[in-house]
Amino acid sequence: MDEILFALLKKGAHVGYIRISTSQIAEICGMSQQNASRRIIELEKGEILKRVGKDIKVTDLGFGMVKEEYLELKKIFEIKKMQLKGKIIEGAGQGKYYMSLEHYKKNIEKNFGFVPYPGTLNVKIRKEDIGKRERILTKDLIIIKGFATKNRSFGELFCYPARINKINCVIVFPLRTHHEKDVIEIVAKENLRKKLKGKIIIEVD
Amino acid sequence: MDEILFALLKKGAHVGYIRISTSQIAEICGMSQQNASRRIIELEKGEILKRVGKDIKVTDLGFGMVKEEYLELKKIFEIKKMQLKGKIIEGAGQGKYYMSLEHYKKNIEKNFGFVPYPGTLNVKIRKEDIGKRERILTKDLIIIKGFATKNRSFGELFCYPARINKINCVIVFPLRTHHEKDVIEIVAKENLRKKLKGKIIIEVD
DNA sequence: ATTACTAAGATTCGAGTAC
DNA sequence: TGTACTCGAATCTTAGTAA
Repeated sequence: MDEILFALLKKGAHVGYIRISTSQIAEICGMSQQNASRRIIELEKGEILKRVGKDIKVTDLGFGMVKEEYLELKKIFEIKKMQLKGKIIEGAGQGKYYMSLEHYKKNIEKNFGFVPYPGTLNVKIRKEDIGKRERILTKDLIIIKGFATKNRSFGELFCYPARINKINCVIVFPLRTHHEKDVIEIVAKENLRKKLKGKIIIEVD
Repeated sequence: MDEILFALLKKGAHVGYIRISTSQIAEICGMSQQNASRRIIELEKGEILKRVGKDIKVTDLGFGMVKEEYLELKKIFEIKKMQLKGKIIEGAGQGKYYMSLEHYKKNIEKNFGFVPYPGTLNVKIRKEDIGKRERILTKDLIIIKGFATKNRSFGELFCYPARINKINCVIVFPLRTHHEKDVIEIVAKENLRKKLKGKIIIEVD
């Protein structure tokens, strides 16, 4: 997709005019100001964008075009229910820290209806299911926003409702921290580590 | 997004190898066979695609790249019900002026079933919800067209039905005037400023 | 500060064609 | 049938600069 259009949509230029200079757009898209200017003129000619003074917006036509592409992508990514198998491993303890923070506890409760047990269960996914882990990210999700204290900031949490050995749970992907590609972090109401043993089956709709 | 990659994903080349010729790809993408061939070689070099004999698939890297773009688009198109927290601040008085104009009063009533109190409530959104403010703009909305007198013209109003501390209200985004990025303007039947105190919770579906 | 023109350089493309 | 090379043309991008 056109990178300028994409950048403008991220800024919310599909609903109202936003004020942004060609240099700023160039910066975001990693191109020269001159090129950004030229391409915006092109997009304007094609009625993808509209400018009024220093303000710019994406037209309905432009929005519709991106939406079409989005719907195609959605078809590709919205795969049906899946199962991942694996086993419990020891975590680094960072999940426990996160789940002890009031912000995350509160938001998990608000969105999923339970106060999370202060700890996360780390499940190492078997080799053949590693690809599926990536695809979880394309499912319906709830994003818990990050927050900041004066000392540090905490990132977004991507949350996916799921079941682990038939128990309702939430798969959490902390956005900032980098995880092993074969490990999934689970949050639930109860202490899963005590309750679960041996083979683990995670189901995502 | 790369159109060849897109075409291959549509064919399911992320699930397993598919058999497709460069001419077929060229046909789908509206380009020459030679160009399709060259670009596939490039994608292969970048480990976006992998070929074995006449079969081709999209690698995890390639799939991941598209997935990232998809997730960005998903944020733009499909953010569900949300809550924004903040507190009441003093407005510039311009909202009051707008809401005293017959045109806007009439159209608010027509679309939302109440005559607005002649004034708007300005809510300063807490830091971590500022991103959500942008995303309100992607929700279903009613646009009240602008109008002009011989002296001046009045811009469009983007209106989003919402609730403020459980009271039905309308979030209004005046298009022309530029607002602080952390302030939301609210219109309701009653004088909200008198009724509400302390912490404010705005809900948008 | 901006935006956007021109000219030149860089990249991408399609036609012809070999294998 | 296929794929993929060369090469000239078309397109896109950047630098310099005017307004």
